[in-house]
Amino acid sequence: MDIRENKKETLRSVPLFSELTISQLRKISTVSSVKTFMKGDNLFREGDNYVGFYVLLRGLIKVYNLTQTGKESVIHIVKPINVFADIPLFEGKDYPVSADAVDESITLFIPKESFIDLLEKNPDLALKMLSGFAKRLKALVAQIEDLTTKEVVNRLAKYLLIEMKKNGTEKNLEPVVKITTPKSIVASYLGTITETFSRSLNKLQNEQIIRVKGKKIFITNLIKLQKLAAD
Amino acid sequence: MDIRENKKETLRSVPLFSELTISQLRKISTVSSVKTFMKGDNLFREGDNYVGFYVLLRGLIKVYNLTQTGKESVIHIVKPINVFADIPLFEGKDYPVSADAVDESITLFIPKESFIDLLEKNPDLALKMLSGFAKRLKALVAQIEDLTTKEVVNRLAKYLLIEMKKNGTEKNLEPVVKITTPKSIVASYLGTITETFSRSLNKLQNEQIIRVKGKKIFITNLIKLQKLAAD
DNA sequence: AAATCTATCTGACTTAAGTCAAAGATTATT
DNA sequence: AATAATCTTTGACTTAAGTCAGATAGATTT
Repeated sequence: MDIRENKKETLRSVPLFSELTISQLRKISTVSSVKTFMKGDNLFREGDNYVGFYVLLRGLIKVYNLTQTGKESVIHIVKPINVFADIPLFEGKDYPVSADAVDESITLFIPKESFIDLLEKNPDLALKMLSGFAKRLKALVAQIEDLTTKEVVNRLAKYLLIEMKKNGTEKNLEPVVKITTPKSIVASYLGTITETFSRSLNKLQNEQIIRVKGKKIFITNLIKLQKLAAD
Repeated sequence: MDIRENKKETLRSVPLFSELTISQLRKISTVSSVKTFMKGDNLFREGDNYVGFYVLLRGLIKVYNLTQTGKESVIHIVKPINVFADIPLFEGKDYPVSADAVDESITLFIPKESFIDLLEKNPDLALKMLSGFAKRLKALVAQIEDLTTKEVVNRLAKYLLIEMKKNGTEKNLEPVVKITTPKSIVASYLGTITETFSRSLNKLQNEQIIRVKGKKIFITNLIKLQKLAAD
């Protein structure tokens, strides 16, 4: 199925929009546009004037910001079918972060004004967004707790468990996590650098908790990994 | 003025509720109740069944959670006239964190069900909440960036600047920040421990950037402090 | 005021994790 | 396939910040 020819169905599959009426979907469908990006392309930069948000349909996007010294800190790794850059709809007039395509990506761009219009007329949609924001707030609070109380191996353990659950290999004899970005991106997402990330993988491997084969990480001792993740 | 006798006026002064109609305020007013807490009292604990959220009217509340090992990590220091514990309205059925009164505190408690009712009928209120959530999301993202890229002195510098702005001594010859909680709470909020916090204050003092008099911190070199905060 | 409790500070030590530099691996390009 | 470019790992070193223990200082209670 070509995304461009089936926008309404695609929109319906985005959790945020799943409960809209046909006419509401049509409205979004008419104002939104498909934008595709090549690997490495920039979608927007911190400080750019805010014009709207995106739904990632295919590919992979990193959302990050740069420190004074040019160091990059990855905030999310966006996977299909998630929404991103929606926060400035309500707060601020510029993008507060930057976003690049890590792989070739297909997005749906939804302009600010038309979406706000829709939102004002649909309390349901607003409630849906509220619960989406609430989820993210909770996740960020948890991330802050992790950053301040856990060490890199523990955060790595937790990350592996989450990714394992997402890909459904949880019940395999040997669950796998496949890293689909450069390892440096995952490292930054975990709040560390590639060297430390690499050493942490080694450590877990030496303790026979995981088995690393390039970008595939096999979980050989789930129990121990869970213990590490719990602290 | 006694808060108990003037609930509607008080509600009106809460940013979240500032644009509600009289009848909406009356509704909240009838379902909400004033709850007071002594210093050290617990409001709710992580895992408690979620029943509603609070508006802090007077006093000081710390929102925190405990790690496996019993270490406490402060997430917010809530000051009047802020709302807290509103996230689980939309996500989860339990309180995800704990809250204690740091000082004697007066709160308004708003039960979940009646508020959700109100929200469903008032897109305006939902939008207001959305922008509140958006603000907090932005702040949390910034906090994560700080935690991963900055050192404690830099985070401390930033904290001092923010507090200075809040209390309006910005334009004084020597701006002041008064710490109103035990220093351990500020330390935890900055993602560190008391010892490191103390040493960081010392460091800034030795560099003649601040002057510490017990719980009062005088800013003697604003320019340098700003430079530190910026990285 | 003395006694007790709590908060804060200081010193000595340890350690997780960062920096810098260089060597191996992958992946992409000619 | 060979070259170039990028990504990943490893080693040696440094350092920010944590731990533990003890000393001061402030509050609070008797």
